[in-house]
Amino acid sequence: MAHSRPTIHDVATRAGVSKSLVSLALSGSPKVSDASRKRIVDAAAELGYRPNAAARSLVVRRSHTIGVLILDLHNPVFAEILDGVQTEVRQHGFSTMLISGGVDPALEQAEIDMLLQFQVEGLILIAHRLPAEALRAIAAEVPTVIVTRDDIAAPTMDTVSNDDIAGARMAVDHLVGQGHSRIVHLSGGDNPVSDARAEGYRQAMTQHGLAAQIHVVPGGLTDATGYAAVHDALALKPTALFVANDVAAMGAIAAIEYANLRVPEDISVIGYDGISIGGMRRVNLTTIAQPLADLGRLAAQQILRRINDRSAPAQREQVSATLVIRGTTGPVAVTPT
Amino acid sequence: MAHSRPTIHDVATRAGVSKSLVSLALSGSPKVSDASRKRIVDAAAELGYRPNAAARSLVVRRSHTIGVLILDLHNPVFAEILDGVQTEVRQHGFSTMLISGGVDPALEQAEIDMLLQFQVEGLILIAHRLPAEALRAIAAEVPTVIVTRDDIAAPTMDTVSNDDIAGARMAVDHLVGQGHSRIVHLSGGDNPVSDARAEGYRQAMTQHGLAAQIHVVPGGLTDATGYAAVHDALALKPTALFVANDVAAMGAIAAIEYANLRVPEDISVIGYDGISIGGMRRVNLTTIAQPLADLGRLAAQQILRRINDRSAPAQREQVSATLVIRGTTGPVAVTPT
DNA sequence: GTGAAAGCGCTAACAC
DNA sequence: GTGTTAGCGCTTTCAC
Repeated sequence: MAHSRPTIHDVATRAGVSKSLVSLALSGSPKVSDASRKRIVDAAAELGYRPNAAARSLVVRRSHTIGVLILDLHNPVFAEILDGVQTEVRQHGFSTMLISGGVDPALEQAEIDMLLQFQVEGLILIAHRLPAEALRAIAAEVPTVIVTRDDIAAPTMDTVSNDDIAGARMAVDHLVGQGHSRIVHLSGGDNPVSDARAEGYRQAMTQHGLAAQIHVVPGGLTDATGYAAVHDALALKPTALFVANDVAAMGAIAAIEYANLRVPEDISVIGYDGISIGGMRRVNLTTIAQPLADLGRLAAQQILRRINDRSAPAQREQVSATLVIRGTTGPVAVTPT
Repeated sequence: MAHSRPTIHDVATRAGVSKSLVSLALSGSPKVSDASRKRIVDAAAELGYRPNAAARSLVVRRSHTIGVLILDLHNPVFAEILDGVQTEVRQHGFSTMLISGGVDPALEQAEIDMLLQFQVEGLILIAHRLPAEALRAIAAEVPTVIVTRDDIAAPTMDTVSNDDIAGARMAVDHLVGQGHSRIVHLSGGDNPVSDARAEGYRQAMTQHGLAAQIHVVPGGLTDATGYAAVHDALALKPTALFVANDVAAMGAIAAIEYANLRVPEDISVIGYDGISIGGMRRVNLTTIAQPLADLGRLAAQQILRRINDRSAPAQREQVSATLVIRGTTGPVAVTPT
């Protein structure tokens, strides 16, 4: 096998036709005789010809590819959203190019630059960490949809998210309904989604006349940060914890049990997201479940729409979460710990 | 903002120089006067110029991109391997393009085709499902390294994997050491990795004189399949279960507890992989841990090496797993269930 | 230092 | 139906 791949030119000479005919034949044009078509297809197969997408996209000015940024591949919530994206996008003949910023926000920008250089036709950002100006600059250049966040607006940028304030309120309502009043919130740190969930917590607490009980303990969105934050939370002697997301909630439960307290007998814990692993019996996490695949599907639909009409009005779609009661929450104990 | 992006030509006219000089300046060539360089850089910035990677890769015949196939984004084991890949690859100025076949093996081939059309310089396949011929065809075309599997060999294809037979034997040894003899294996289904783990189980059982106790219950590599397989396993009245991977083990534990049996008091369970979530107290899974990030790092090193020397001899690297004893295994009960 | 010209692999008019 | 031509955006000799 030669060092360089066969080109359309090689196929043409082998089939004894011109380059353009090969191009036509391979793209299934009806204006190619059956005889030629067969010779061309055969020649291509024998040579192991594979079209060069770079060359193609250069001339047609389309890549049929959309770029997807995922904040953290380790959090299953993103894989589940991505499922929805992929399914929808493929049905429309598009492929996805995935990147993940990892821990470093600067990398996030660099990776997006790479996607743009590769001429992706659209960008789906799942829980990014970009500043508003950077985001607007990107959205001005390429159709962009933001998933899970909706704090930044731009004329050509769509969003699909969950109403985090409402979701957080549902969590508190559930806990209060179980008789809890010493409800502490383990926050997800300094980001818009976590801010909204903390805000919902405050609103609901206030509404239930528990304003004096409001305690937000700073934490994060990973299992390790959830685990670590429990120490400060327990100092407040809560009977229930509302944790910013499921993964952190699992970490929190680990720490609670490590402190020889039982969930839910001593402390109830509710998470947020609805990751599938939370449904497994050993975890059995009560949570506010977002329709994850729907989130992805909607994002894909929005990007496809905007690719077809770049000047479409900005769309800000919201999906609603539902309370899923499982085994980590229960009625408050008669004698508090 | 015009509908089409600024090109190098636009930058050139704006800076009052030729295209070639722009190209030189932007690539940091020393043979450009400081005055010109500044004018060019400014013009590029004002225009929001972004190089077109398609055009560039067309002429330099390099994409500086390597493609990565991940079998299943939901299994955290792959995210952890990917971490290692990304870290290493970035240090060498390469980017990654991620794809995931999802449930359908045919999609896997299609996605790889896309990657190749985009002229990736190498392919890292993390737990693929491709037939041997397809794999050899791919490896003949582009530098390829296979992670976690090493059942297929080809002259220009490298592999990095864990010795699954040895790992499985360690699992059985541990269980036997705890006094177990009725050890059932929940297999991961019909794939080479699972086959190797089952084989290790058989070897170790035989070696411990427990050949008569060998029972392999067909399962899969997801939590749901692990859960489902438990029914058949329990019919065999085991005191211990060796499950093909951690995720399935978590599913299995869920099912065991659902059947009102305790882990590890009634049944010990050991998994395989060493995903980080398994270390969380509530899960606390005893397992055979692979050095996941190392696996990724080594794969990246191999692909980089082969990109620089396509005819390098095939390398088949093995990393070794370690037994991590946590809370889901324990001594066999005096009176069997 | 700088510009002109050629060409990477491909598609899309436009002739014939 | 088929071939010729031009050109997508870029890099890279090669003159000057």
